[in-house]
Amino acid sequence: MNRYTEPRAHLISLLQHAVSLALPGNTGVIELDRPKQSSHGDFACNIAMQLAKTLKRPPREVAQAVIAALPASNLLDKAEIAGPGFINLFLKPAAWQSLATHILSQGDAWGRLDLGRGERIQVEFVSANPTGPLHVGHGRGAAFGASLANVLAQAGYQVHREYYVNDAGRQMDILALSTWLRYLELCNEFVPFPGNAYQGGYVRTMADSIAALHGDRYKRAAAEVVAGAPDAESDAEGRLDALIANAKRLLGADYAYIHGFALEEQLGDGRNDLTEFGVVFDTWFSEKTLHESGLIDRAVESLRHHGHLYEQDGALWFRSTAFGDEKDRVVRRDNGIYTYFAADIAYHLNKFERGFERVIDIWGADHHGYIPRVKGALSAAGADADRLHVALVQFAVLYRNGQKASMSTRSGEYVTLRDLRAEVGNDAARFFYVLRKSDQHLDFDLDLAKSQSNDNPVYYIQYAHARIASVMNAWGGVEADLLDAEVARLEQPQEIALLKRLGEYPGVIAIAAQDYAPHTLAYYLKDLAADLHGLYVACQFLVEDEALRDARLALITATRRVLKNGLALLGVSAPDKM
RNA sequence: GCCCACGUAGCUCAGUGGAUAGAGCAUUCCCCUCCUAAGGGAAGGGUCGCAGGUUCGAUUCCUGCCGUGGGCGCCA
Repeated sequence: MNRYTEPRAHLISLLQHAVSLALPGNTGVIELDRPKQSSHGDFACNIAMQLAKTLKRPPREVAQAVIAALPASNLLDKAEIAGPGFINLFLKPAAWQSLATHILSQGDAWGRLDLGRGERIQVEFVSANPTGPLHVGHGRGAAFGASLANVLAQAGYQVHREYYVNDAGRQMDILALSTWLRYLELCNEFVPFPGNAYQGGYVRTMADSIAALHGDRYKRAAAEVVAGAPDAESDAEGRLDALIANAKRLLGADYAYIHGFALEEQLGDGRNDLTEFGVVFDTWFSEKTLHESGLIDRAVESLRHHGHLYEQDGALWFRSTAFGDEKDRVVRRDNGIYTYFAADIAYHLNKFERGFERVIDIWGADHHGYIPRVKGALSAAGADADRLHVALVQFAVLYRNGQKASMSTRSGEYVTLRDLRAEVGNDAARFFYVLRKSDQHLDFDLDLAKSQSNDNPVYYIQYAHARIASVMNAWGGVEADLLDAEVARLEQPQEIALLKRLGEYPGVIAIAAQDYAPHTLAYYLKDLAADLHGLYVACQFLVEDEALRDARLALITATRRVLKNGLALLGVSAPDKM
């Protein structure tokens, strides 16, 4: 049986032992990094340079003392002093070889960590207003959030995925109004369609459905609809609000039907879209329920109780400047209606009340100015704002033949997530979205995402997986038999390189989880695929020598596992054939 | 004006308090009688925006400046 020992932890314990032996009383933090150059060993340690100052001895001399005190190890080949005082550590091949069968025996457990120790963590993402189809900007938030949630779960957190539904605000009223106006057109009641209402064709589609279902039940005279409204030239937003008020008055209880119909249609559409994209949620949390259940009243009352509210100009203000915000914010308007901010305070307090030890919000980067006031409000209400983490996602800009496609929901001219998925496929879309750090602008090259060539990193990685599947298929044996492979036969440089790469996987998961950086996993998979392709070209797997063959098959099967596992975390498929 | 990011090869971007800063594309050259050439190998290409500071050591941390993008509603 080939027992595997994690090299890094092993070396750290060796070094700690050596330091305490050679330099009693000195307890520096042992750090190991992976040198860029192979001539600098497999790991390098800077402890001698750290301790040299307090010891008042030359770093190289300290390094020599540490090396002399290193205990014997069956993994460590040699340790050298190098440069200003590095200790370069070279491992025996055996340190890596056993990884091949180890990963096979671990199965899906390889790469699963216990960093989170079961901590309950909520990831809230997408949370787009259900006022129209999701666009490519939402797509990035969806891909990032889903991948991050998967990575966190892999790292041992108990993850809860949530979508906050803005079903109570003015934007929803505008959508309901837009739908109704289109419906009135079908009833031959023509109100000039406001330029700042929702223009998209999906609004007409909803109007058609309502007309088909209910005839002219919701018909009202155009003159009544516009009665008393300011003209669009002088006050476009005021006109919109007046039309909404008229709609509510004229329709009475039926307004709720139009509103609810539009909400259900758009929310359902978004849910289907996301599900097809491999993005699923545990909870769809309704903003409306915050109003209805009195949670907002309670949240505001809490702020008042702590003495952080005041009234001015008929509105109720939160003194957020006392918590680092640049100006105070309104929580209840002079018309008595709570602001979105008030609902958000209640929502975040509710998140903590539900027992999440950490809450991650994924917002568009244009909301960054919103962070101080939300954190401030949480602190003001007596909650621990440090448990809220906000990850910002920059917009994605699509490029086709160097041409930009900008987007604006109201004008109805934008590229939808569905369009994007249809054009490049779910795999390419998911992968390209997380190929950049989330808080950086993303230039999404549609032509590249579609190309079936080695330029396309998605295909490159999937091809590595398919190649392995093809070899295993040609072999036709039983995978479990490879557990006893003689891994000591893996001596080629490409084999060792691949083994080392496989050994990095748990560390990559850890970094991706800790830094909220699933892109590191995407880059790792590219590197892993490159190592596999390099080995593929250099070595024949199905060779006469059965012991060698089985060792190599164990190695590539282990690679296949990691590729598949890593791709799954990113929501990308791992095909056996391409 | 204030706040937040970013500035690394011709292009798109990784990366790190350490030793000679990487990948893909693009350019030039080479490798299939063999498990998928959607692959591999080699070469060229850099004052890590500029200037100070902290440090044994800075592309990485801090400050200023320049440049780019975004944010600064009783919208959501």
